Amino acid sequence: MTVRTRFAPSPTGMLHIGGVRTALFEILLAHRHAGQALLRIDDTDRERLVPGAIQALIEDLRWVGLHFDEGPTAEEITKADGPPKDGVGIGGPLGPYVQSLRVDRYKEISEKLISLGAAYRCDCTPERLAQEREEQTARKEQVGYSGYCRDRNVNASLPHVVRFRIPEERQIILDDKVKGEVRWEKIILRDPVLLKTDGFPTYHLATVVDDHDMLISHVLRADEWLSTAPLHLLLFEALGWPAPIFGHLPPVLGTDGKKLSKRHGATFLSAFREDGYLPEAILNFLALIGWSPGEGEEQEIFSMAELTQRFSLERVNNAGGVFNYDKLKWMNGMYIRTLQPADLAQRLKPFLAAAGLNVDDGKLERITPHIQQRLELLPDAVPLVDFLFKDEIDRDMPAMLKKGMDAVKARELCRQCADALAAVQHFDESAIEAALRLVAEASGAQAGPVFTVVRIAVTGKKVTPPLFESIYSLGQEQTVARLRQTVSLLG
RNA sequence: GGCGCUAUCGUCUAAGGGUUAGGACGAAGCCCUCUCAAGGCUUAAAUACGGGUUCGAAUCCCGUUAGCGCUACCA
Repeated sequence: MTVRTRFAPSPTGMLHIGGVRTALFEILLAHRHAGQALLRIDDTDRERLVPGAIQALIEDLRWVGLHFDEGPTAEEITKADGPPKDGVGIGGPLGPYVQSLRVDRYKEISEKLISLGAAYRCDCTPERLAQEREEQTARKEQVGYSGYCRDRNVNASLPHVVRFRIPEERQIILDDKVKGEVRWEKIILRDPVLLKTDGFPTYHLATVVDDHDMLISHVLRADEWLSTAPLHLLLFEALGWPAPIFGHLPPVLGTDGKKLSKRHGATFLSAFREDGYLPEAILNFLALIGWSPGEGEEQEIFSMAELTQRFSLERVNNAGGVFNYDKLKWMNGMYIRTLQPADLAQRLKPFLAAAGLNVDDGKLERITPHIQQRLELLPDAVPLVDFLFKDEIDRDMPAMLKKGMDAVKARELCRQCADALAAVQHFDESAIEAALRLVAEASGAQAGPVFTVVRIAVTGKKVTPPLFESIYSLGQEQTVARLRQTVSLLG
């Protein structure tokens, strides 16, 4: 059997980080078994539809490095949400992959269900339903549709919905690949709506039809769908279609144990991008919420290739997991350290520019290897390198004149260092170090305090990348100028 | 309320009847060191509770408690 999975987000807003994990698992599972993962747009809720959301969804997925084997074509995206920015879609043999473009198919199946006696038309008004619910609540009954229209043979020409006839006394057993066996002795769902008055299907109908039509073998989805799984099973059964294998994924939680939301921090993928997280780190981190390699494995850093090779549904946890921002940051730092310096420099540039810095490629290239182990997030680079890209710097003089260092001594040190550095022939890290150490030694002071003076004189602050490398990156001329400027400042 | 899911350090998790209950993040300390980091070493920190089953339970079963989800013409 070919393993085929699908990620079916709703274009009702930005892509949530929990959704990213679902998408990750879909891709991991499919590719683990040399199958296909597809992207399907679930835009059946016309009221909550957000213009531009499909575009954003696809862009986010692409940025984070989640690539699907089948999905909406550029034409399909255009029809549903306007032309894609880069004009590129995904495509595939079983489209369209946008549900609003498949309404005829849902209509056809719902008619089939009606003729089979498994579904019926219902013209109950929202008011009537509300009243029913009120009465049920008052009588402390189970709330839900009464089944009033079950045998009324509502005329198809009237505005109506189509409801599924939930069979009485049916026991349902779901062999969930994550949760294990789940049983329902009786079904509490009360004749749910399949097709809405506006002609669009509800999730239940659309997902069953599409999963069948698109030859989906494994349905991986959030935990919250578990309660409605019996309906889907019943639907497959009524249609005489084999049901796919299900796996209900545990939720991604906030620190308080509730579903991750804005209150806890960034939740949309785009926010993580803006905060300076690396796609590689995000994916790796997400994989470890709800999944682990097991077998005593202690490795935690996994590439997509490794994850693909190791992933299995059996190792997916069934308890929810808290999204730990601290650990993500740590992991992001780990990934930043493995980047080629040139690559890192490129990723840094947008953030430096956003901070208003006029980036000089040569300087950035020289300093990058030295800030690499000092970053957790990309924007962390800003305060570390901004001294390189400013004409004028503010100096933290109080920090310079601490622990027995007075203005007179500091002034003399700066003067001597300026002279020494100005005299250096081959201006590189080791020559700079030699020159500065010589000055420090001659002054009779400890090297540390001397370097602090120079550090602040040249960069303005007490925390910087390593001194000699910072000076080398800045260049001889500017360094000497800044030292002399400090001399006059102290005079 | 009903139905369902879940329960190991603060957090992510390992250990699928027999371990001093392991690792990672975070925290603390030490080493290294021109600041800050990175790195190395070390420490504190957990089987929700109660019953069974068993020679033996974190692990299997039942119950309790707690948390979460669903209970829409939303997904």
